[in-house]
Amino acid sequence: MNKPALHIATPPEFSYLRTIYSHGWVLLPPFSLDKETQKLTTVLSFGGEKQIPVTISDAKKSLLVKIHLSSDKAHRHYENVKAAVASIFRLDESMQEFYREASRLPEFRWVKKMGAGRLLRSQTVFEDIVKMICTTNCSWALTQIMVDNLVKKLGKPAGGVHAFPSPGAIAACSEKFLRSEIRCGYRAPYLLELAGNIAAGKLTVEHWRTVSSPTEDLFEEMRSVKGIGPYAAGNLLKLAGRYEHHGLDSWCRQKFYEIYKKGRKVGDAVIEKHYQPFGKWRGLFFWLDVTKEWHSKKFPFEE
DNA sequence: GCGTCCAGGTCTACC
DNA sequence: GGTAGACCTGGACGC
Repeated sequence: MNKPALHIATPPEFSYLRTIYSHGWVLLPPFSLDKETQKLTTVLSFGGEKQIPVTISDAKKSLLVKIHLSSDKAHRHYENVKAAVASIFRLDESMQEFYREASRLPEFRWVKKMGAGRLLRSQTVFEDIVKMICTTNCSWALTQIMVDNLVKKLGKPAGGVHAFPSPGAIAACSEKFLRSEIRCGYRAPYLLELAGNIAAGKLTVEHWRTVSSPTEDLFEEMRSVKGIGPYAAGNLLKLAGRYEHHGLDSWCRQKFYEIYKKGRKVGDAVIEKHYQPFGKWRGLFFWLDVTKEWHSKKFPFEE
């Protein structure tokens, strides 16, 4: 029997592949990518109670979302599923101004042509924060281990897969469990504090994607969460649609040295000065600059 | 197989 | 405000 499905219209210059391959999130559960068909499966979670697996694919000018529920149950969730998928793919975010800017610059004309620039994000800000903390001070392999463990051991099962754990599920763990079973090491108290404060209603983060306060204020608000430093806050800002910070890490720095300095190391201020002319889009131009080679590969995360 | 060293952001204590 | 050291893990490397 065919699964219930819905179509979600995509904006002009939207590229499904360039969005899912915009950075490493697609490799972290609950996302699961079929590299042959390029279909993306994830588990959407609503109110911590309802978990719905969905499979998303490119349908030209729209996304096709198959819902892994029976038809009579699925139709009750259409609006929630639409909103969640639109948020994950940034469908409501206009990139027109960015593309106009990119088209003015010969070295960035490829950006509009390829539909690059939309950065994939998680269903919730909470999930993005946890994943971002799990990328700090470790290899990508360890990030994958930590997030795999979080989802498999703490996420609610749904149709043979698991959702991302709720703040309450993480807050209910002991620090020892997070260290020994999730393998998140010294990050354990940061995750506990974050999840505990959100679960207790002492901290709200979901408004970060929509709040209109100045970027520097939001940056400081992000930095006030333990475990979020300049790198993590800079990249969380990008996932909130603000691109004034670079979110520098060792990989990005190395890429910049190779592209512009023949491999010679320079200070962060030099990198920031280089992108200063790009105004409020500087962090996005920087990211696209250092990941340019990804966009010519079928599957960019393999050497 | 075992031990040692290193890379990777953030926090805290100290100057 | 700037800096040094600690945090913890997986992987690379040497023996």
